[in-house]
Amino acid sequence: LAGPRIVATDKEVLVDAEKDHAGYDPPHRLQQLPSWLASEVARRAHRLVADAVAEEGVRRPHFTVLTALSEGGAASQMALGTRLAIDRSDLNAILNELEAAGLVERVRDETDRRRNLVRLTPGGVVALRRLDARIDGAQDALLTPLSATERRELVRLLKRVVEHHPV
Amino acid sequence: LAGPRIVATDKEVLVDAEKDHAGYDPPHRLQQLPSWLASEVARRAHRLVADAVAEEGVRRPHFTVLTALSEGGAASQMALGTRLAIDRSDLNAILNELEAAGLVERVRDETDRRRNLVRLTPGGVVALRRLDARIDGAQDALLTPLSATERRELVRLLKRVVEHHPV
DNA sequence: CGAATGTCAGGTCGACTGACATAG
DNA sequence: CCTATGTCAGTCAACCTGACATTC
Repeated sequence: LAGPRIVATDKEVLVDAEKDHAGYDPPHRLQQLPSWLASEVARRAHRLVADAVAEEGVRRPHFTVLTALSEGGAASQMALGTRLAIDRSDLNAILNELEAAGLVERVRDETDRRRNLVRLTPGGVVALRRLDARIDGAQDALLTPLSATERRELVRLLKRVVEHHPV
Repeated sequence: LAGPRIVATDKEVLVDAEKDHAGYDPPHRLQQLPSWLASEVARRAHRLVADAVAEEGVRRPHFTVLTALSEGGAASQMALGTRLAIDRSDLNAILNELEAAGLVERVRDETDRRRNLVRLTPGGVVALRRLDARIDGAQDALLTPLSATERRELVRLLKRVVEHHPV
């Protein structure tokens, strides 16, 4: 009997005896679909980012909210939600957790007593600084295969797509 | 009293009386984060694609599986799962639905009776053709703001990132 | 009064984990 | 005996819907 035949592919050398469990190898059709590629990249990005922020005890949307507060200052929950396209309901849960962790505080807006003004605490500022470092590390890990120019180009193109689709 | 002051921004003209509910306006920090941009694009893509395939009565992963079967021929569930990086458990549920809809069929692999060989039915082939058209429409909607060259470049960059991160 | 805000309950979808029976 | 495969139950995060009390 002839031994298992070795066949060369573009990515690796594999055994062809039974072409089973050949590993991750998505259909070419999908590999050319922007929507599929975006989802796959987002999947990788999510894993990296989630792991990164988990080391500070929060999840991804918490980082998003902290960043918005840091950049835009105190805001009502409604304003925060529309700025970030996060649902009122989810945002409320996120703020509960951030408040319990002492990273933000809610104070009643006396000019409109329906509203809570949400703002960073000093602890929140410190936590965000640590988060920022970890987030930057995750970006690097995600974009390893791209040159600096390619990274800028990717960001430019993605930003255009995001800006074109309101909410 | 002076009337509400009009102030010009880079995207629109808005009233500054109360700078509340100014609409979707994510922090600049996030707008430069590749991971955040990828997630936002994936969010848009998911909405468009989910709506598109829903008109044929399926969800996104169903399309993925049908495509893999069409391109790679019949395969065991395990092989399908690893090729697409879909969990065995989830894939099983997807196949149950596809089989109930008559788009795929499972036959016992007699050379290894632990395995099911999954293959497209004629109905599945037809359904996939209709899905393909809708999917292409969704890509167009997603990439409206980009030129043909930019679309190719975006696909190239995303593909590189995906290929670099195994599973 | 109607509209906006925050809050709560619940529901779906996708990603993932662990257990288990059957077959290799 | 140990592993691989398919199946089932259940968790979790993100996203979304609807209802409700308070305040404007």
